[in-house]
Amino acid sequence: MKTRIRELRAKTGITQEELAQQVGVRRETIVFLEKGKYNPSLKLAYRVARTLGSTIEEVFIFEEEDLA
Amino acid sequence: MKTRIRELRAKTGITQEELAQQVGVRRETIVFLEKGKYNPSLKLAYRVARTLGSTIEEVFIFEEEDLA
DNA sequence: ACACATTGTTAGATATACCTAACAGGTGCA
DNA sequence: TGCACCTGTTAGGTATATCTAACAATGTGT
Repeated sequence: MKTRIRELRAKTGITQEELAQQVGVRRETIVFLEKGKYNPSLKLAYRVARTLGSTIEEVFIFEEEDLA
Repeated sequence: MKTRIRELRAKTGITQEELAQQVGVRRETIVFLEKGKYNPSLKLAYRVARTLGSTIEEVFIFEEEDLA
């Protein structure tokens, strides 16, 4: 799964650390999310999206394989 | 977290078992989701939403506390 | 009342999201 | 050069989503 986290972070000018704090997770978690290295819980995805001023389906980009 | 799974299932006339099969999880998982008893992974939420012909943010209803 | 489909619940096992701590590489600025 | 700040990575631990299997409860039609 790809994400627009980095892009949206840049747009709002916040760091991984700041995003992590606002969302309530560790910075490493943001790093992993940003790189698509794991599949977050729905609530976490929601908090990230809202903190970035966006929606889940705009921040997280699903692929064919995610439906199978 | 509340969901509209049961409502949408009724609308499309499919059972928990059928939804589970289409989504690729066990029926118990659907039961728990439907009752808001746990916080699914983002990909699972996506598959459930698509299978019900809807979107994540329409199927899963977030509350204040989900932002904290 | 009886069958049958659907839904609900429980308990134990497994996978993995997420935490914690620590360190390394890059970039900009004094 | 040297110091901050930001980012990336790694390893071990904890919590919990999901699986499996089995059974109970409820509903629905005959």
